[in-house]
Amino acid sequence: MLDERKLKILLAVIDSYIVTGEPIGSRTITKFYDLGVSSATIRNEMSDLEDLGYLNKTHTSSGRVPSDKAYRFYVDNFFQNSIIELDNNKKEQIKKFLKEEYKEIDQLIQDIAKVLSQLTKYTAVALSPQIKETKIKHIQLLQMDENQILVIMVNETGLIKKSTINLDKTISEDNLMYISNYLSKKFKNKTFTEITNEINKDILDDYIEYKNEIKKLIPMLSRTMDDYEGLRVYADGLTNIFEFPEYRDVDKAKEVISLLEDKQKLIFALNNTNLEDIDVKIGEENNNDSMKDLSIISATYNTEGEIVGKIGIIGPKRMNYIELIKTIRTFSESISDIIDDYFNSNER
Amino acid sequence: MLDERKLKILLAVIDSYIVTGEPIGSRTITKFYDLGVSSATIRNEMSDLEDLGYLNKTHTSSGRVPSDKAYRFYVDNFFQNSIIELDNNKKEQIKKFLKEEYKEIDQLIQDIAKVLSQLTKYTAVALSPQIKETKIKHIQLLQMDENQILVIMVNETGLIKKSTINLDKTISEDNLMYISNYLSKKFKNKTFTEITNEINKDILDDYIEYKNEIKKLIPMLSRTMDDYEGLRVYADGLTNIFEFPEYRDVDKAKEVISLLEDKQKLIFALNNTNLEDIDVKIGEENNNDSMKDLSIISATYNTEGEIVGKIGIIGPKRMNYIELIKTIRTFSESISDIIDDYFNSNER
DNA sequence: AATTAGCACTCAACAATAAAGAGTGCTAAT
DNA sequence: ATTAGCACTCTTTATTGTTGAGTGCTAATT
Repeated sequence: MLDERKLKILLAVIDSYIVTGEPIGSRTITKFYDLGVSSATIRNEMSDLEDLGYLNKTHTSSGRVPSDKAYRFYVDNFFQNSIIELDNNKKEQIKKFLKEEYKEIDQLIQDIAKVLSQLTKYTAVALSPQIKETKIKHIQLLQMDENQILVIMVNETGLIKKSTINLDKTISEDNLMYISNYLSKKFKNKTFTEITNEINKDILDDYIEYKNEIKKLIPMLSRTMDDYEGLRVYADGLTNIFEFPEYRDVDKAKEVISLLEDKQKLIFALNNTNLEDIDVKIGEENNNDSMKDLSIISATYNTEGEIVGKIGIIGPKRMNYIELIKTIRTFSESISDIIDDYFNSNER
Repeated sequence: MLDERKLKILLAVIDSYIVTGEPIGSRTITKFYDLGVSSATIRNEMSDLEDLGYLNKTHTSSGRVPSDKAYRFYVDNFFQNSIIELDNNKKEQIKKFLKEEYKEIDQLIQDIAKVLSQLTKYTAVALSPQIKETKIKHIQLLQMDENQILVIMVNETGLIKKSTINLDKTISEDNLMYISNYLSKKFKNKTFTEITNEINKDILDDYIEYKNEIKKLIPMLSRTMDDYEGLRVYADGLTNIFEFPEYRDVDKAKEVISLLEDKQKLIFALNNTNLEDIDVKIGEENNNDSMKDLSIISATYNTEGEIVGKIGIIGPKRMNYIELIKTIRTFSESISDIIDDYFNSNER
C-alpha cells in the first residue's frame, strides 16, 4: 500500500512528533533521518501522504503532523513487534510500589491507578472488578424495613456489593436468616453468571419453603450485579496532563479534567473497548467528542483467568504507543498476579 | 482598633477585590465608594493599613490587596451578621438536585459534593460519615483463612465498614458464626464509642465461651473504625478553579489539582477544622503550604443530632465568605435532613 | 493638624512592528 | 525521477512605545 520510502517518511514524522509534539518539516527529516534523498523529494512525498490522509498541516506553511489514520496504521503494524518480554524484574518493581497488604480491594485498585500513572507519567484509570465474573463468598440479607431488605454480597476478592430490595410481602427475621444461609451455602464459589444460569433448574427442585420469595429475589440480585453503580473507576495522575505542551492551555486542560471527573464517561470509555488483552483507541475512535484529541490504551486484568477489570492510560494522541503497550501489558500481568495473591491470601 | 474611616476603606478594598480579583487603588475607591475624602487621604490611610498588616501590594506602584489578616478580620466581624435565615424553599431546591433514592450512602455523599460545587461554582469536597458515631446495624465475621477473618460492619445508614483481622488461634466456622451472632445482637443500635466503653464490664460477665477471643477482637474492631481508611473523601467541580483569573495559570492550577487529588491531604484539611457548625480556614491557616493561597469553608452535617461528616468549599482566598457561609449552612442543614430521611427510610 | 492638590515616578498590560526561522509549493534544471 | 532554487506563508520572539492605574512625597489649603 505504502511504498518503502513513504513508509519511512511516515514513521519519521510519527517518531519525531511523538517525542517533540512539534510539526515536522521536510528539511528536519533529511537532517535527522537518513533517507538519502533531498528535502524537495520528501516534500513531494509528504504532500502525497497528506492526500492519502496520513498527514495533516496545522497551517498552510507548517510542517506535518500525523493523523488519526497514521497512528492507527502505526499501532496496527507495530503492535506485533512489541513481543511480550515479561520482565520478572519489572514485576517485582511494580509490586514494591504497592503496599504489603490491602484491607479492601478498592484501595488496591486505587493504588494501581496511582502507580500506573507514576510509572508512565500519563493519567491512569482503573476500573474496579466486575463482580459478576468473580465468585461469591457470602450473601447476607438484612431486614431494613417491613418490606425492604438490604442484600450484601461479598465476593472472593473481598469486594462488597449491596443493594436494597423491596418486597411486597413481609418475611420474618428468622426466615430471612434461613434464606440468607441457604443462599450463602448454595452460591458460594459460583460466579453470578453461573447462578443465573443454574437457578431455575436447581433451586426449584431442592428447596420448597421460600421458593417463591427466592425466585423473585434472584433477578433482582442479578440486576444489582448488572448495573454500573457497583463499578467504581479511579483516575490518578490528572496533573500529568499538564506536562504536555499541548495542554499548557488552560481551556484544553479544563476539558480533559472535566472529562476525567465524569465517572460515567470514563466507565463508558473503558467498557467501550474490546475484551482483548490490550486495546488502543485513538482520537475519534473514542466515539466521544471530548476525547477526540486523546488516546486511551487499555488492558484487562484477571484473577485465575477470569476477566475482572480494566486499567487504562489516557493522554494526547502522540503517545509512545509501542512502549506504553509493553508497559501496560507487563503491568496488567503483574497486577493480575497481585490480585491473585490478594485473593489467595484471603481465600485459602 | 480601626477607626471608622480605616474600616470603611478596608471593607471597600475587600469588597472590591472579592468581585474583581484586581488590586484596588485610592482613586478607584473615591470613585466607587462614597467616603467624602480625596484620594490622597485614602492613599495615606491605605499606607497605614498596610503598616498594620491588613493590606499588601503586588508591586511597588500597584493598588492594594487584602491580606490573610484582613480576611480573618472580615469573617470574624461579619460572621454574626450572616444570621441563619433557613430558607425552606432553598432546601426544597437542593433536594430536587439529588436523586430520589440512593442505594449507597457513599453515592449520596458523592452527589452532595457535586451539587454543592454546582451551586457555589467552587470546588466542593465531602467527607463520608464517620461510622464511629453512628449506630451499628449488623456485624458479620467471615472465615477467610485459617487465622484470618473478615469483619463486616453495617451501620444505620447502610454504610459498610470492613477489615481483615489476624488471629493467632483458629476459630471454627460454626463458632465464628456464634460469635458473629452474639456481637450482632449485643451491639445493635449502639455507637462504637458506646461499645468500647461498655465492653469490659458488660461482655465479660454475661458471656463465657469465647471471652478471650472477643476480648482480643474488640480493640481491633475499634482501631478499624478509627483509621482513615474507611473515610472517603469526594471532590467535585475541580474545573471550577479554572474560572478564577488567578488560576488561569497552568502551573498554579496544577498545584491545586494535585492537592485535590491527594485524598490524605484533603481529609486532613477537613478534619483539621473545629467541630463547630461552620469553620473557615484562610490561606496560611490551613497549615499546609500547598493551600496557602486557598481558603476552605467547611461545615458538619449530622443525622439525628450526631456529627457524622463534613462538607467544604475550596477556592481562592478572595471568596465571598458571607454569602458562601450562608449557602453552606443552608446546604448542610438540608443534607442533614436528607440523610435523616435516608436513614429513616432504611431503618424504620 | 488634618486634608488635599499636584507632580514625579513606577510598573503591568497592550499593541504595533520588525526580524528570524521553519516550512511549503512550484518551476525549471539536472 | 530528483533536486536546486525561489517566492511566499505563517508562527514565534524580541523590541519598543504608549497608556493607565497606581504610589509617595511635598507644599499649599482649610
